[in-house]
Amino acid sequence: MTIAEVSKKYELTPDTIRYYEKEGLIPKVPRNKNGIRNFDEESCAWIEFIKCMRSAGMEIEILKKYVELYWKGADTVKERKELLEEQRTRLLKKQQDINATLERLNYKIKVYDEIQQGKRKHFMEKP
Amino acid sequence: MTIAEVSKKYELTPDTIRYYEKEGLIPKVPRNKNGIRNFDEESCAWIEFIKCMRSAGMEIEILKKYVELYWKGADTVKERKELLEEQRTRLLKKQQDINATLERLNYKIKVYDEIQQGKRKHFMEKP
DNA sequence: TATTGACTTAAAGTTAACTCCAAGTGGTAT
DNA sequence: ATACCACTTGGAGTTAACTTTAAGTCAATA
Repeated sequence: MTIAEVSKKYELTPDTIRYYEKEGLIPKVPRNKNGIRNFDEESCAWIEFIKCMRSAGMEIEILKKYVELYWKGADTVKERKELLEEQRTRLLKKQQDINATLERLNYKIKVYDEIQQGKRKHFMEKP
Repeated sequence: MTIAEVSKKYELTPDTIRYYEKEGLIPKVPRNKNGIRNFDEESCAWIEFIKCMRSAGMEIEILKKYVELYWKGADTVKERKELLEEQRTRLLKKQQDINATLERLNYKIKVYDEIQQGKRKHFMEKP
């Protein structure tokens, strides 16, 4: 698979994919004789994994650390598990923040609805 | 309330609070005769609101837009409601991304647990 | 009176995560 | 053969959201 194909498949720009490789988030992608990347299953699996983690806002540095530990092998299982648990904690916190904000947005939208329908006075609205 | 007190209350640095004011996320804070900020209820309410929205990752520019509309008054109710609805949609998407990532993290952590307990071979693990 | 400490400002600096650019290579279509 | 196109690189540029810095004001304390 060429970088253009992978780019389309995962909706990441070629630049972003090359950046991920340069940063070590993806193992070195195989090349043809002209030095052009030829993505295999493993490369794609990593891209998909990184994309998922990034979509939740996990930091590049953390992912780099995880990938580094992964390549060190069996000795790092404990450390990797701890890293993932820490990230899970972070995401659970983030989820709560978003939930709280969503509730607030829902309330405000409801209030605006009532104002629009004349059920409520505009000047009674607060930040 | 001084900026130091507000800073402690909302766990935002004084610099961040001044930055928010400069950017127009908070209405102009009242000052004493020496030009020192004296935060009133309204200022605090705005800070609290902005903090909540920011904690969910809502952008400064969007919040600036919302605040601007707010000060324009009743004419902008429809536009404000639409803005908030758009942000709600964004947050719902983000929530889904985080949920998907959390599920994946849970699975991986479980796998690492099983490896640690010798129930699973390390080399069978994938990205 | 001198200094301490909390406040003020405008403007420059930082960080993360891309994103773009310029210059170059090689395979293919006209 | 020549032009085109997708790819390559290192490195510079961008953006958001702060964060730091330098220089200054004022009230209270030693």
